Amino acid sequence: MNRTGSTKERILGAAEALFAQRGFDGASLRQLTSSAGVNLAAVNYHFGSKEKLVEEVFRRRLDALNAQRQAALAKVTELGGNRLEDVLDAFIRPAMELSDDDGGPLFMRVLVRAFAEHDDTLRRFVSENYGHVMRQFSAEFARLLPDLSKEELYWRIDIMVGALTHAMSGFGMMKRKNDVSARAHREQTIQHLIRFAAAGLRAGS
Amino acid sequence: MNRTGSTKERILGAAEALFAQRGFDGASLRQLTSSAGVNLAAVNYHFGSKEKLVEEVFRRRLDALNAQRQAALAKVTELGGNRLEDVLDAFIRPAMELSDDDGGPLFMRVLVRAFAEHDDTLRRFVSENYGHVMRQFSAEFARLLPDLSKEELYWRIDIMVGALTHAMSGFGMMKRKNDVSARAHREQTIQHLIRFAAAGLRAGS
DNA sequence: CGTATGCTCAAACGATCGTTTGAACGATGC
DNA sequence: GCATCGTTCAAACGATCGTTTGAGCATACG
Repeated sequence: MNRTGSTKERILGAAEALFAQRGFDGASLRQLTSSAGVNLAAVNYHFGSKEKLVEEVFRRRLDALNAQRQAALAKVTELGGNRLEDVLDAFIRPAMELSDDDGGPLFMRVLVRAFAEHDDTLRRFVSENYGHVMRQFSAEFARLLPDLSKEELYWRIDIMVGALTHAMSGFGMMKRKNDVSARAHREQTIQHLIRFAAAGLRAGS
Repeated sequence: MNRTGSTKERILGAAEALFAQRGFDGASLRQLTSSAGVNLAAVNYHFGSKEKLVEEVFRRRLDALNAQRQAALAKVTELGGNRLEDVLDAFIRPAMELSDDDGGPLFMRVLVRAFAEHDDTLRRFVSENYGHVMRQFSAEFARLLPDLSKEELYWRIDIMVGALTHAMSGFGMMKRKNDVSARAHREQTIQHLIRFAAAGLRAGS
């Protein structure tokens, strides 16, 4: 039972953890409020409904993720960076580092579950609110891979995003060994992802 | 309301479609039996419980998938094939072609949802019953990529499986255009996946 | 004919879900 | 002191879930 922070913050924290663990439908408001140490009715009082709570969990993390991705990409391009690996780093690292702060180690898992569950509503939500960031990265990839046709580039980006999503959500088989710190393991994952994705994007050129 | 085949077969067919669309918890037995055109109690009569039905849906498809993967791999290695692309084809094509037969276009989607939902039970089920096939492919990859350390190889296979899983489950953005047949689109997807994965596996060698 | 057997059916069971209600509490401003 | 407002609380509401029940039906066998 978490007893730190305001009622709203406790609910959001418990929701993120429980959604990642049990899914949106699998996590009941009774489990959620119990683990947050708040009354059952608090969710509907503060958020209106369970669905609004889900949206809020997403908005909070995705705003932060996209802001960091944009900042990282800006830093790369401003310095006239021409390395594909640097752009990939700007794309991957912020997502992996969501696993660091307060209680966010599970958000990428929530995201994957969400894409698997909500048939279209969430996809539209993500694409409408954060599509412009993806478009910025796509433009950068196009600049650094001028030999690829537009169609070919989109195929490869699509495949790359799939690889990253899967790895970042922790559904892969590569588990952290006990003699490797969480930070070191994350850095390893990032480097492996960048090398694999860079090679895949460059394939045959 | 489907009215062909036995009650058991109708339930299995409707279950696969509905599980892919709404998830395991999201699909109720009332929706399921209604869409199958059978009585509500038929599920518990023929399968014992909803969970047993889920297992049966998996067993049916995974048995077929792994048999086809093994056969395809055997055909490649018997001919003394040394092309990484051929091994990848043997791994990818059977999974993509699950989308072809009777009502299986959705099974890969079910699989992804399952990995996102069932925290560990299903992962263990898959790994225990079908891990040996994965190990055969891993051995073949190791043979064709002798410069990679064991650790490095496992990282890359893990990332590759993520890319394939994501693409094959149809969660990617690349949608089939209207002027492309389903068969041609699937072949395109296979070729793009093979090229990307081969390059990623070979990276830096 | 009588009676098992395999299957289907409508109806109900208890449990759990998201949500709503109305009373109680505590701080603030007059 | 008293009213106000934001918040928390226990309790209940109606809906839906997976499962069970027992009667009904057809076919096969003695």
